[in-house]
Amino acid sequence: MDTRTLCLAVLLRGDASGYEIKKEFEDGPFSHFQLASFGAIYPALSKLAADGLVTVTEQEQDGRPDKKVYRITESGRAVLVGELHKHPHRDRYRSDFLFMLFFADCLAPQRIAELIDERRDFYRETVARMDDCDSLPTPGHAFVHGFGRAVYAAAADYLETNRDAFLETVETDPSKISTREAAE
Amino acid sequence: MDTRTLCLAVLLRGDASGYEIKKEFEDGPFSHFQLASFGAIYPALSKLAADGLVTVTEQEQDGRPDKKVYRITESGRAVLVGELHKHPHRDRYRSDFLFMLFFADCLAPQRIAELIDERRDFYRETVARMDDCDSLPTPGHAFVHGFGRAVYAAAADYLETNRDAFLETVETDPSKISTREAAE
DNA sequence: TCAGACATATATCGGAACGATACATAGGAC
DNA sequence: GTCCTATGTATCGTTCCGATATATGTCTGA
Repeated sequence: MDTRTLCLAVLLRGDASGYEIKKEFEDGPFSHFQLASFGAIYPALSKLAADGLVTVTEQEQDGRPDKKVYRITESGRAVLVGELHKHPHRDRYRSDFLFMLFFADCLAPQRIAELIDERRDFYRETVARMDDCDSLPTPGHAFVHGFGRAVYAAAADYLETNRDAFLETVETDPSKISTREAAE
Repeated sequence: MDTRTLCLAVLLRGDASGYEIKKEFEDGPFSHFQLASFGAIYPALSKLAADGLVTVTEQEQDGRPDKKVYRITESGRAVLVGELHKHPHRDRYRSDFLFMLFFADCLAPQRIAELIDERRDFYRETVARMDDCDSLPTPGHAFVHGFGRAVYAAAADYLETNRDAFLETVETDPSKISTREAAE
Protein backbone atom coordinates (compact mmCIF):
# COMPACT_ATOMS: atom_id res chain seq x y z
CA MET A 1 0.00 0.00 0.00
CA ASP A 2 1.33 3.43 -0.84
CA THR A 3 1.36 6.20 1.73
CA ARG A 4 -1.68 7.94 0.24
CA THR A 5 -3.82 4.86 0.82
CA LEU A 6 -2.45 4.46 4.34
CA CYS A 7 -3.37 8.07 5.15
CA LEU A 8 -6.90 7.52 3.84
CA ALA A 9 -7.13 4.43 6.04
CA VAL A 10 -6.20 6.36 9.18
CA LEU A 11 -8.59 9.18 8.27
CA LEU A 12 -11.43 6.70 7.77
CA ARG A 13 -11.22 6.06 11.50
CA GLY A 14 -11.35 9.77 12.34
CA ASP A 15 -10.01 13.24 11.44
CA ALA A 16 -6.31 13.77 12.07
CA SER A 17 -3.29 15.95 11.37
CA GLY A 18 -0.12 14.70 9.67
CA TYR A 19 1.57 14.43 13.04
CA GLU A 20 -1.28 12.39 14.48
CA ILE A 21 -1.24 10.08 11.46
CA LYS A 22 2.47 9.50 12.05
CA LYS A 23 1.76 8.62 15.72
CA GLU A 24 -0.80 6.11 14.49
CA PHE A 25 2.03 4.31 12.65
CA GLU A 26 4.24 4.47 15.76
CA ASP A 27 1.79 3.29 18.43
CA GLY A 28 -1.54 2.49 16.78
CA PRO A 29 -2.83 -0.86 15.54
CA PHE A 30 -1.29 -0.26 12.08
CA SER A 31 2.18 -0.01 13.58
CA HIS A 32 2.66 -3.77 13.48
CA PHE A 33 2.22 -4.21 9.73
CA GLN A 34 2.58 -0.83 8.01
CA LEU A 35 5.07 2.04 8.17
CA ALA A 36 5.02 5.66 7.06
CA SER A 37 7.51 8.47 7.60
CA PHE A 38 6.95 12.26 7.69
CA GLY A 39 8.77 12.47 4.40
CA ALA A 40 6.06 10.31 2.86
CA ILE A 41 3.00 11.48 4.84
CA TYR A 42 3.12 15.24 4.21
CA PRO A 43 3.49 15.01 0.43
CA ALA A 44 0.80 12.30 0.40
CA LEU A 45 -1.66 14.54 2.27
CA SER A 46 -0.97 17.44 -0.12
CA LYS A 47 -1.66 15.18 -3.08
CA LEU A 48 -4.84 13.79 -1.50
CA ALA A 49 -6.10 17.33 -0.85
CA ALA A 50 -5.27 18.40 -4.41
CA ASP A 51 -7.22 15.40 -5.72
CA GLY A 52 -10.21 16.13 -3.49
CA LEU A 53 -9.93 12.88 -1.53
CA VAL A 54 -9.53 14.80 1.75
CA THR A 55 -10.39 18.30 3.02
CA VAL A 56 -8.15 20.47 5.21
CA THR A 57 -9.02 22.74 8.13
CA GLU A 58 -6.30 24.87 9.70
CA GLN A 59 -6.69 25.03 13.46
CA GLU A 60 -4.94 27.65 15.58
CA GLN A 61 -3.76 26.32 18.90
CA ASP A 62 -2.59 28.27 21.95
CA GLY A 63 0.81 27.14 23.10
CA ARG A 64 1.31 24.73 20.23
CA PRO A 65 1.99 25.28 16.52
CA ASP A 66 -0.97 25.49 14.19
CA LYS A 67 -2.47 22.21 13.10
CA LYS A 68 -3.85 21.13 9.74
CA VAL A 69 -6.67 18.70 10.36
CA TYR A 70 -7.56 16.43 7.46
CA ARG A 71 -10.93 14.76 6.84
CA ILE A 72 -11.68 12.07 4.29
CA THR A 73 -14.32 12.84 1.61
CA GLU A 74 -16.78 10.57 -0.15
CA SER A 75 -14.39 10.28 -3.11
CA GLY A 76 -11.62 9.41 -0.67
CA ARG A 77 -13.70 6.63 0.83
CA ALA A 78 -14.46 5.26 -2.64
CA VAL A 79 -10.76 5.28 -3.59
CA LEU A 80 -9.81 3.50 -0.36
CA VAL A 81 -12.43 0.81 -0.87
CA GLY A 82 -11.15 0.41 -4.43
CA GLU A 83 -7.60 -0.16 -3.17
CA LEU A 84 -8.95 -2.70 -0.66
CA HIS A 85 -10.31 -4.77 -3.55
CA LYS A 86 -7.06 -4.97 -5.52
CA HIS A 87 -4.86 -8.06 -5.32
CA PRO A 88 -2.68 -7.65 -2.22
CA HIS A 89 1.03 -7.03 -2.72
CA ARG A 90 3.14 -9.82 -1.24
CA ASP A 91 4.29 -9.28 2.35
CA ARG A 92 7.66 -7.62 2.76
CA TYR A 93 9.67 -8.47 5.85
CA ARG A 94 13.16 -7.12 6.54
CA SER A 95 15.02 -8.13 9.67
CA ASP A 96 18.58 -7.16 10.51
CA PHE A 97 18.19 -9.31 13.61
CA LEU A 98 17.74 -12.54 11.62
CA PHE A 99 20.40 -11.42 9.15
CA MET A 100 22.90 -11.10 11.99
CA LEU A 101 21.97 -14.41 13.59
CA PHE A 102 22.34 -16.06 10.20
CA PHE A 103 26.02 -15.12 10.38
CA ALA A 104 26.35 -16.13 14.02
CA ASP A 105 29.77 -17.65 13.34
CA CYS A 106 31.05 -14.10 12.77
CA LEU A 107 29.83 -12.89 16.18
CA ALA A 108 30.90 -13.44 19.77
CA PRO A 109 28.54 -15.76 21.71
CA GLN A 110 27.96 -13.00 24.26
CA ARG A 111 26.77 -10.67 21.52
CA ILE A 112 24.43 -13.36 20.17
CA ALA A 113 22.94 -13.86 23.62
CA GLU A 114 22.39 -10.11 23.95
CA LEU A 115 20.61 -9.94 20.60
CA ILE A 116 18.35 -12.89 21.37
CA ASP A 117 17.46 -11.77 24.91
CA GLU A 118 16.70 -8.23 23.80
CA ARG A 119 14.46 -9.49 21.04
CA ARG A 120 12.67 -12.04 23.23
CA ASP A 121 11.93 -9.30 25.80
CA PHE A 122 10.59 -7.07 23.04
CA TYR A 123 8.22 -9.79 21.83
CA ARG A 124 7.07 -10.59 25.37
CA GLU A 125 6.40 -6.91 26.14
CA THR A 126 4.56 -6.47 22.87
CA VAL A 127 2.30 -9.44 23.62
CA ALA A 128 1.64 -8.07 27.13
CA ARG A 129 0.76 -4.64 25.71
CA MET A 130 -1.56 -6.26 23.17
CA ASP A 131 -3.31 -8.23 25.93
CA ASP A 132 -3.93 -5.01 27.88
CA CYS A 133 -5.65 -3.42 24.91
CA ASP A 134 -9.37 -4.06 25.29
CA SER A 135 -10.94 -1.89 22.57
CA LEU A 136 -11.20 -3.89 19.39
CA PRO A 137 -14.08 -2.07 17.69
CA THR A 138 -14.37 -4.10 14.47
CA PRO A 139 -14.12 -7.83 13.71
CA GLY A 140 -11.26 -7.08 11.32
CA HIS A 141 -9.33 -5.24 13.98
CA ALA A 142 -9.81 -8.14 16.42
CA PHE A 143 -8.79 -10.77 13.87
CA VAL A 144 -5.61 -8.94 12.87
CA HIS A 145 -4.86 -8.26 16.54
CA GLY A 146 -5.12 -11.96 17.31
CA PHE A 147 -2.94 -12.84 14.33
CA GLY A 148 -0.19 -10.50 15.47
CA ARG A 149 -0.39 -11.77 19.02
CA ALA A 150 -0.06 -15.38 17.89
CA VAL A 151 2.96 -14.64 15.73
CA TYR A 152 4.75 -12.55 18.37
CA ALA A 153 4.13 -15.22 20.98
CA ALA A 154 5.46 -17.96 18.69
CA ALA A 155 8.58 -15.89 18.00
CA ALA A 156 9.22 -15.31 21.71
CA ASP A 157 8.65 -19.00 22.50
CA TYR A 158 11.07 -20.10 19.79
CA LEU A 159 13.81 -17.80 21.03
CA GLU A 160 13.29 -18.92 24.61
CA THR A 161 13.21 -22.63 23.78
CA ASN A 162 16.20 -22.72 21.44
CA ARG A 163 18.46 -20.03 22.90
CA ASP A 164 20.68 -22.18 25.10
CA ALA A 165 21.20 -25.05 22.66
CA PHE A 166 22.06 -22.53 19.94
CA LEU A 167 24.63 -20.75 22.09
CA GLU A 168 26.26 -24.07 22.99
CA THR A 169 26.49 -25.10 19.35
CA VAL A 170 28.04 -21.77 18.40
CA GLU A 171 30.62 -21.96 21.18
CA THR A 172 31.53 -25.56 20.36
CA ASP A 173 31.62 -25.12 16.58
CA PRO A 174 35.27 -24.69 15.52
CA SER A 175 34.48 -23.03 12.17
CA LYS A 176 34.95 -19.30 12.61
CA ILE A 177 34.12 -17.02 9.73
CA SER A 178 33.02 -19.39 6.99
CA THR A 179 34.86 -18.31 3.84
CA ARG A 180 35.24 -19.71 0.37
CA GLU A 181 38.82 -20.63 1.19
CA ALA A 182 37.62 -22.79 4.08
CA ALA A 183 35.51 -24.79 1.64
CA GLU A 184 38.31 -25.27 -0.87
CA MET B 1 20.87 -3.54 5.92
CA ASP B 2 21.56 -1.72 2.68
CA THR B 3 21.89 -3.60 -0.58
CA ARG B 4 25.71 -3.38 -0.61
CA THR B 5 25.89 -5.29 2.67
CA LEU B 6 23.36 -7.84 1.42
CA CYS B 7 25.45 -8.45 -1.70
CA LEU B 8 28.58 -8.95 0.42
CA ALA B 9 26.62 -11.44 2.53
CA VAL B 10 25.64 -13.52 -0.49
CA LEU B 11 29.18 -13.38 -1.88
CA LEU B 12 30.60 -14.58 1.45
CA ARG B 13 28.83 -17.85 0.75
CA GLY B 14 30.30 -18.13 -2.76
CA ASP B 15 31.07 -16.22 -5.98
CA ALA B 16 28.05 -15.06 -7.93
CA SER B 17 26.75 -12.77 -10.67
CA GLY B 18 24.16 -10.04 -10.12
CA TYR B 19 21.50 -12.31 -11.55
CA GLU B 20 22.43 -15.15 -9.21
CA ILE B 21 22.41 -12.78 -6.24
CA LYS B 22 18.89 -11.74 -7.19
CA LYS B 23 17.82 -15.41 -7.32
CA GLU B 24 19.25 -15.83 -3.82
CA PHE B 25 16.74 -13.21 -2.63
CA GLU B 26 13.93 -14.96 -4.50
CA ASP B 27 14.47 -18.56 -3.47
CA GLY B 28 17.44 -18.72 -1.08
CA PRO B 29 17.44 -18.66 2.71
CA PHE B 30 17.63 -14.83 2.76
CA SER B 31 14.37 -14.58 0.84
CA HIS B 32 12.33 -14.82 4.04
CA PHE B 33 13.80 -11.76 5.76
CA GLN B 34 15.60 -9.61 3.19
CA LEU B 35 14.76 -8.24 -0.25
CA ALA B 36 16.78 -6.75 -3.08
CA SER B 37 15.79 -5.72 -6.61
CA PHE B 38 17.90 -5.50 -9.77
CA GLY B 39 17.64 -1.75 -9.54
CA ALA B 40 19.44 -1.92 -6.20
CA ILE B 41 21.81 -4.85 -6.82
CA TYR B 42 23.60 -3.69 -9.99
CA PRO B 43 24.51 -0.21 -8.70
CA ALA B 44 25.53 -1.78 -5.37
CA LEU B 45 27.91 -4.21 -7.10
CA SER B 46 29.46 -1.39 -9.13
CA LYS B 47 30.04 0.60 -5.97
CA LEU B 48 31.51 -2.42 -4.15
CA ALA B 49 33.89 -3.05 -7.07
CA ALA B 50 34.93 0.62 -7.14
CA ASP B 51 35.65 0.48 -3.41
CA GLY B 52 37.69 -2.72 -3.74
CA LEU B 53 35.32 -4.80 -1.59
CA VAL B 54 34.70 -7.24 -4.47
CA THR B 55 36.54 -8.23 -7.66
CA VAL B 56 34.90 -8.87 -11.04
CA THR B 57 35.61 -11.51 -13.68
CA GLU B 58 33.78 -11.40 -17.00
CA GLN B 59 32.87 -14.88 -18.19
CA GLU B 60 31.84 -15.60 -21.76
CA GLN B 61 29.14 -18.24 -22.05
CA ASP B 62 27.98 -20.15 -25.12
CA GLY B 63 24.30 -19.82 -25.72
CA ARG B 64 23.79 -17.39 -22.87
CA PRO B 65 24.77 -13.73 -22.40
CA ASP B 66 28.11 -12.93 -20.82
CA LYS B 67 28.28 -13.07 -17.07
CA LYS B 68 30.08 -10.85 -14.56
CA VAL B 69 31.11 -13.00 -11.63
CA TYR B 70 31.84 -11.16 -8.38
CA ARG B 71 34.12 -12.37 -5.57
CA ILE B 72 34.40 -10.84 -2.11
CA THR B 73 37.84 -9.53 -1.04
CA GLU B 74 39.47 -9.41 2.39
CA SER B 75 38.39 -5.75 2.74
CA GLY B 76 34.89 -6.81 1.80
CA ARG B 77 34.84 -9.46 4.49
CA ALA B 78 36.05 -6.93 7.06
CA VAL B 79 33.35 -4.43 6.08
CA LEU B 80 30.65 -7.12 6.30
CA VAL B 81 31.79 -8.23 9.75
CA GLY B 82 31.80 -4.55 10.80
CA GLU B 83 28.17 -4.18 9.68
CA LEU B 84 27.28 -7.35 11.58
CA HIS B 85 28.47 -5.70 14.81
CA LYS B 86 26.36 -2.54 14.50
CA HIS B 87 23.11 -2.20 16.39
CA PRO B 88 20.42 -3.90 14.29
CA HIS B 89 17.81 -1.72 12.63
CA ARG B 90 14.31 -2.48 13.90
CA ASP B 91 12.37 -5.06 11.87
CA ARG B 92 10.19 -3.69 9.14
CA TYR B 93 7.06 -5.63 8.21
CA ARG B 94 4.56 -4.51 5.60
CA SER B 95 1.49 -6.59 4.86
CA ASP B 96 -1.30 -5.60 2.52
CA PHE B 97 -3.01 -8.82 3.55
CA LEU B 98 -3.40 -7.73 7.19
CA PHE B 99 -4.24 -4.20 6.07
CA MET B 100 -7.14 -5.54 4.03
CA LEU B 101 -8.41 -7.85 6.76
CA PHE B 102 -8.29 -4.92 9.18
CA PHE B 103 -10.97 -3.31 7.02
CA ALA B 104 -12.93 -6.53 6.63
CA ASP B 105 -16.21 -4.61 7.02
CA CYS B 106 -15.48 -3.02 3.62
CA LEU B 107 -15.12 -6.41 1.89
CA ALA B 108 -17.50 -9.18 0.84
CA PRO B 109 -17.24 -12.27 3.11
CA GLN B 110 -16.41 -14.38 0.06
CA ARG B 111 -13.44 -12.16 -0.72
CA ILE B 112 -12.23 -12.41 2.90
CA ALA B 113 -12.43 -16.19 2.76
CA GLU B 114 -10.41 -16.18 -0.46
CA LEU B 115 -7.71 -14.00 1.05
CA ILE B 116 -7.41 -16.12 4.21
CA ASP B 117 -7.41 -19.47 2.40
CA GLU B 118 -4.82 -18.34 -0.12
CA ARG B 119 -2.58 -17.08 2.65
CA ARG B 120 -3.00 -20.16 4.82
CA ASP B 121 -2.04 -22.37 1.84
CA PHE B 122 1.00 -20.22 1.20
CA TYR B 123 2.16 -20.59 4.82
CA ARG B 124 1.54 -24.36 4.79
CA GLU B 125 3.46 -24.80 1.53
CA THR B 126 6.31 -22.67 2.80
CA VAL B 127 6.60 -24.76 5.98
CA ALA B 128 6.54 -27.96 3.89
CA ARG B 129 9.29 -26.60 1.61
CA MET B 130 11.37 -25.63 4.65
CA ASP B 131 10.97 -29.13 6.12
CA ASP B 132 12.24 -30.66 2.88
CA CYS B 133 15.40 -28.56 2.97
CA ASP B 134 18.06 -30.65 4.68
CA SER B 135 21.27 -28.66 4.18
CA LEU B 136 21.70 -26.24 7.06
CA PRO B 137 25.47 -25.75 6.98
CA THR B 138 25.91 -23.33 9.91
CA PRO B 139 24.28 -23.08 13.35
CA GLY B 140 23.11 -19.57 12.47
CA HIS B 141 21.40 -20.82 9.33
CA ALA B 142 19.68 -23.59 11.28
CA PHE B 143 18.52 -21.26 14.06
CA VAL B 144 17.07 -18.71 11.66
CA HIS B 145 15.49 -21.52 9.64
CA GLY B 146 13.78 -22.85 12.76
CA PHE B 147 12.61 -19.38 13.73
CA GLY B 148 11.00 -18.83 10.36
CA ARG B 149 9.37 -22.23 10.41
CA ALA B 150 7.89 -21.60 13.86
CA VAL B 151 6.46 -18.23 12.84
CA TYR B 152 5.00 -19.47 9.54
CA ALA B 153 3.42 -22.44 11.31
CA ALA B 154 1.90 -20.22 13.99
CA ALA B 155 0.48 -17.92 11.30
CA ALA B 156 -1.07 -20.84 9.40
CA ASP B 157 -2.52 -22.30 12.60
CA TYR B 158 -4.08 -18.99 13.60
CA LEU B 159 -5.73 -18.53 10.21
CA GLU B 160 -7.04 -22.11 10.25
CA THR B 161 -8.35 -21.93 13.82
CA ASN B 162 -10.06 -18.54 13.61
CA ARG B 163 -11.21 -18.43 10.01
CA ASP B 164 -14.78 -19.69 10.41
CA ALA B 165 -15.65 -17.72 13.54
CA PHE B 166 -14.31 -14.57 11.89
CA LEU B 167 -16.37 -15.07 8.75
CA GLU B 168 -19.51 -15.62 10.82
CA THR B 169 -18.90 -12.44 12.82
CA VAL B 170 -18.37 -10.44 9.65
CA GLU B 171 -21.54 -11.78 8.03
CA THR B 172 -23.62 -11.16 11.15
CA ASP B 173 -22.23 -7.72 11.89
CA PRO B 174 -24.69 -5.13 10.53
CA SER B 175 -22.12 -2.26 10.42
CA LYS B 176 -20.99 -1.92 6.83
CA ILE B 177 -18.27 0.63 6.08
CA SER B 178 -17.53 2.23 9.45
CA THR B 179 -17.52 5.99 8.85
CA ARG B 180 -17.26 9.01 11.06
CA GLU B 181 -20.92 9.78 10.35
CA ALA B 182 -21.91 6.40 11.73
CA ALA B 183 -20.24 7.32 15.02
CA GLU B 184 -21.90 10.74 15.22
C1' DT C 1 17.21 29.07 37.48
C1' DC C 2 18.10 27.64 33.51
C1' DA C 3 19.94 24.10 30.44
C1' DG C 4 18.41 20.07 28.31
C1' DA C 5 15.24 16.68 27.09
C1' DC C 6 10.76 15.75 25.33
C1' DA C 7 6.27 16.55 23.02
C1' DT C 8 3.67 19.01 19.45
C1' DA C 9 3.63 20.51 14.71
C1' DT C 10 4.89 21.21 9.46
C1' DA C 11 8.06 20.67 5.86
C1' DT C 12 12.05 19.60 2.75
C1' DC C 13 16.27 17.38 1.07
C1' DG C 14 19.64 13.81 -0.29
C1' DG C 15 20.10 9.35 -1.03
C1' DA C 16 18.36 4.79 -1.42
C1' DA C 17 15.36 1.44 -3.16
C1' DC C 18 11.21 -0.53 -5.91
C1' DG C 19 9.04 -1.91 -10.02
C1' DA C 20 8.86 -1.59 -14.73
C1' DT C 21 11.10 -1.60 -18.78
C1' DA C 22 14.72 -2.19 -22.40
C1' DC C 23 17.88 -5.10 -24.69
C1' DA C 24 19.91 -9.64 -26.10
C1' DT C 25 19.76 -14.81 -26.80
C1' DA C 26 18.15 -19.56 -26.45
C1' DG C 27 14.96 -23.37 -25.49
C1' DG C 28 10.58 -25.35 -25.09
C1' DA C 29 5.48 -25.22 -25.66
C1' DC C 30 1.27 -25.03 -28.32
C1' DG D 1 5.65 -19.60 -35.92
C1' DT D 2 4.78 -17.22 -32.03
C1' DC D 3 4.77 -16.88 -27.24
C1' DC D 4 6.47 -17.90 -22.68
C1' DT D 5 10.18 -18.85 -19.65
C1' DA D 6 15.02 -18.64 -18.34
C1' DT D 7 19.54 -16.37 -18.31
C1' DG D 8 21.88 -12.04 -18.13
C1' DT D 9 23.04 -6.68 -17.55
C1' DA D 10 21.40 -2.19 -16.97
C1' DT D 11 18.70 2.23 -16.41
C1' DC D 12 14.78 5.25 -15.43
C1' DG D 13 10.86 7.38 -13.07
C1' DT D 14 8.68 7.40 -8.84
C1' DT D 15 8.37 6.63 -4.24
C1' DC D 16 9.95 6.44 0.17
C1' DC D 17 13.22 6.57 4.38
C1' DG D 18 15.93 9.03 7.66
C1' DA D 19 17.91 13.16 8.93
C1' DT D 20 17.44 17.76 9.45
C1' DA D 21 15.42 22.60 9.90
C1' DT D 22 12.24 25.51 12.31
C1' DA D 23 9.18 26.99 15.99
C1' DT D 24 7.19 26.69 20.67
C1' DG D 25 5.71 24.89 25.30
C1' DT D 26 6.37 21.83 29.34
C1' DC D 27 8.69 19.24 32.54
C1' DT D 28 12.77 17.73 35.10
C1' DG D 29 16.82 17.82 37.58
C1' DA D 30 21.60 19.72 38.71
